[in-house]
Amino acid sequence: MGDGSFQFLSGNRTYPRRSLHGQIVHEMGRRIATGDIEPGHSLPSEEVLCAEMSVSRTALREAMKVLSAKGMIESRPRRGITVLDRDNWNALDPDVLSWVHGGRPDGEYMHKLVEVRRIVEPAAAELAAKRATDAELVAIQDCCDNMAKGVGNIDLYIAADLEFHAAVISANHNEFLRPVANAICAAMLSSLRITNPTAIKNRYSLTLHEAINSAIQARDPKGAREAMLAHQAHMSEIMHNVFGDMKEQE
Amino acid sequence: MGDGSFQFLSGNRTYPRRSLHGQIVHEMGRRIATGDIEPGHSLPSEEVLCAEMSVSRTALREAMKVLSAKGMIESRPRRGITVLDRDNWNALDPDVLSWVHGGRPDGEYMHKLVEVRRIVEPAAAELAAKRATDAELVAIQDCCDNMAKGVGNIDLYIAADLEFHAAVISANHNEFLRPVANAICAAMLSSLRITNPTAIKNRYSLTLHEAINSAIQARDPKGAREAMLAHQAHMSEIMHNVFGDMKEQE
DNA sequence: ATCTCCCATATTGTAATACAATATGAGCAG
DNA sequence: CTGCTCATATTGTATTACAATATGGGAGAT
Repeated sequence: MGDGSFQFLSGNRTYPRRSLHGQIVHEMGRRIATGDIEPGHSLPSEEVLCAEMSVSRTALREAMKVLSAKGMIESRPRRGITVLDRDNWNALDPDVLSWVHGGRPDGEYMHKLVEVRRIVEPAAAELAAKRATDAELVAIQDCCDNMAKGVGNIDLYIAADLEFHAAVISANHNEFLRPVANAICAAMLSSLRITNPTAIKNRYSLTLHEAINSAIQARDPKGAREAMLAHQAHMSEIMHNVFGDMKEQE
Repeated sequence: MGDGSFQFLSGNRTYPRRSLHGQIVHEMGRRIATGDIEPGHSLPSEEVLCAEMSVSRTALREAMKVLSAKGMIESRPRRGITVLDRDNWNALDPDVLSWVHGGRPDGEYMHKLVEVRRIVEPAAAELAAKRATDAELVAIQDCCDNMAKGVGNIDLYIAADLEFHAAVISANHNEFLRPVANAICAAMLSSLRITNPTAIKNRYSLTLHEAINSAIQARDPKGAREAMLAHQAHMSEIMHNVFGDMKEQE
């Protein structure tokens, strides 16, 4: 432990790019997610796609099976490959998440993300204070320490930040919550690069994380919840400054 | 609308079984999920698997790609196919969910499910009261009506119940929340067949749903939250009676 | 003219084979 | 004992052939 090995981020596994069909998966996934092909519409036939990309049907089909497994397409004989409605997409899949929100997080996107975090994370902090094992307490502490160490190194700081939040939710021992945490982290990754340069300056962010950590270490559920709420309030403020009005639809 | 067409359940799409590789997907997925092969352990080589199942490598490999896309296995040259740690599994994927919790929901499982619902649904009800479009209000109302109609028909009742909860979360217009709702519904399906025969008798369940609906229709966020909390308290009570002590780790 | 049914056909699904790429672990050199 | 090389087993890709399936048009009946 404490080696910065990113143990909790392991859940954010994305489909490997090393193989040819893996590259096709990411390329086509991105195209579909960006709206290049509208839901309900059909893709070219396998034969045409193979020709366009200069790959064999084997590689192409294996790639399509991956996208199909994520609920983005459906392939039927004679009908061809059709893009499914976004409701069917496995939206918390790390790959889908990265394709849909690849690059440019806008205000609306950030607002929705914050909304989910506000719902889930206070409860998660509370549960973590109740249930974390000794090993998990150590892991959470380590993340906090790494954040402190990483004040000068933005990448290290972000990684530790992500791990901290993932570790807290992971300590809930609830398999239904974990994927949500993974998704939050994956989505945070793109946003932190924008907001953290601001957060890292005043060091207040670090203090807030340490407050959460302290409460959890002391097994103080209410305190953990309160500290998490304070942290989120601070995050919201920063985001408000960075992204401007996020159209709170109250 | 109001035709009981299950529009909100569409997100619970599972991988089609009609093809040969589709059948392999579900067979192997089930085997892995039930712990037939331990995480970290290797599957037999493709050649052996093909022989065992009497299928071509083509079909087998396409099936493996699907499981790989869901984060359950990883396949590397020379190393073979290894089962990944459960942390990597896409736990909110409808297929994974059905394989992991196929059939026998135990007390611990139900407890975790209730826990997530307690965290997410009150907030969801509140947001739905704020943001639901007119069409969504109608849809929620329809679900409620269908439940009332289905008092004598357990299947219709369950379907309407599921749709109601899905519709409420769907009305939040938050893409990060929707998959959670889908998962909750998929998981609820197995549990409702056990608990609903109890719930349907006293009709109190129906009254509680109608209270949530009324608050949302009246665009009363606080009321919606309170009504949802009351509903969940009732559900917890029923489950407690059905499953016995669920080891609340307070 | 309209409808029904059947069939030709285009497209995906499965099979079989061959070879390329890759990581493993044994064997050898130091 | 250590580090390197290389044969080898296993997955990855390509190619070809054929089977299964749904579409849409055309023949035939009403």
